[in-house]
Amino acid sequence: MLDLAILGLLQEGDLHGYEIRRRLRDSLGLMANISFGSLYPALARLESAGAVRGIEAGTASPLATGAAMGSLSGELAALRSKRTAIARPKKSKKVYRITDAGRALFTELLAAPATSDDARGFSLRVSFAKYLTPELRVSLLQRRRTQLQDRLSEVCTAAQRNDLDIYARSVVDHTTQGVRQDIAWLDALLDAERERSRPDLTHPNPGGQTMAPVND
Amino acid sequence: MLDLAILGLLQEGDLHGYEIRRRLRDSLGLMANISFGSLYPALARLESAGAVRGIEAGTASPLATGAAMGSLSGELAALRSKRTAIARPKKSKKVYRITDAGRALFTELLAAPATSDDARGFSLRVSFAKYLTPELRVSLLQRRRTQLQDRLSEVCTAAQRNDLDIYARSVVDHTTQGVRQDIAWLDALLDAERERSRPDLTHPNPGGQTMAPVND
DNA sequence: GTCATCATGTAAGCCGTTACATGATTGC
DNA sequence: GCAATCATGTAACGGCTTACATGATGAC
Repeated sequence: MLDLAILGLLQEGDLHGYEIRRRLRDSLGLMANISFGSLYPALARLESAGAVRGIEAGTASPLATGAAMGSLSGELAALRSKRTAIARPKKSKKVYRITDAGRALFTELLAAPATSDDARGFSLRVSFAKYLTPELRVSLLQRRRTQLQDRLSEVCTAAQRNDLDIYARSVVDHTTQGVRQDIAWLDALLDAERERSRPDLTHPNPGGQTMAPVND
Repeated sequence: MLDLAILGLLQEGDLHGYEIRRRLRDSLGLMANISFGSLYPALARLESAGAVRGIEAGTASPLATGAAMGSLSGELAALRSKRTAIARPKKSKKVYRITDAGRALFTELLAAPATSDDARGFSLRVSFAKYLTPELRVSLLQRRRTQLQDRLSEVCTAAQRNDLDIYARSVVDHTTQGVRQDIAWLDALLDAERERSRPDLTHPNPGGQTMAPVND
């Protein structure tokens, strides 16, 4: 799941570890403050699996040979301009770039069936849903909907008990409400997908994103 | 956290492992389907720590010597009536009862500060909040409220970005909404606590939260 | 020069999972 | 007798955490 998040962020530009952590927190909003003890091993794993390549900032690197440098992200370019031609410091930023294999892995992870009651994993997948085909998006949403429906049955069973004290009652009711709202959210997303899949009506939508398929 | 749940259920009567799992699922509503691979080791751990004592159903046991048998739960009694005087079968139900040490541990775990963003742990604690003093209850709720307020700041930061695609946007918005509702829930619980702590006014409040002082 | 912050990493451990192995009870 | 369910356990592993160790950079 962390791998998925990392690869997703790397799809939009090269980043170093510390920055990935920051984005996980306040760009994605999910996974508040992942720990370095998870992050760096994950990056190392992904690198040795060939899904990403790390380049030591400020050195001639396997990634940035000759003219290829031009394609580096603005952030890295800025970094380069600040410390021109310092040769290989012992320890420095290590900027990661996703590879073709990484993109393939990303797609695979993104469409993979979520195991169990994984709310965070699901939200993460939706966050990156623009990279899915409409069909896979719908099936992702529907799979989750089924899970939540099951969960709702469970909590409703619990909610029907009449021997709960006020606190347990309050928890059960609040949980039920939360699950219901999650389902409503999914239904809204599914509706939007359906809307988007039949863009052939004459001016059905004067207000905005008329038939915008997946605008950024 | 599992320990807390087990001890909490055991406070209301003796249970065997399988049954504990069932109750976790559809009595508490939280922790849907905890696995046996967690549950039994946890029970063993608690037993060797002296927090619970397990009695082999259908045998003369350290718990049920002589007249003490009468205090066993209805379930166990029913079991006994079905299989009178079968001596020590190899493998049978093992019913657990909480000890004084266990009750102490329970209270300790229940009031302990929750580490990080632990929604499930918090809900579990609220479920057992009737075992807390009013003061500890309030401090539990307020600690959580502070956490959620911080979380809200984070997701609001993310929500202010305008470069999110419709899916990421939807996730962030839904997350924000969820956190807000959790906070509202806590406020309702805190109001109820305050209400309960001054039961000496003559009908002061026909409508509801009249002068609720802790609103945002 | 030193302090805060940025940045990378390792080690130990916790808390849970799946998969597997086994035995007891009940209904047909 | 056999299958389904109830019931207890073990082994291996996964993913994330905290605590620790280290180094680079920039501000003052």
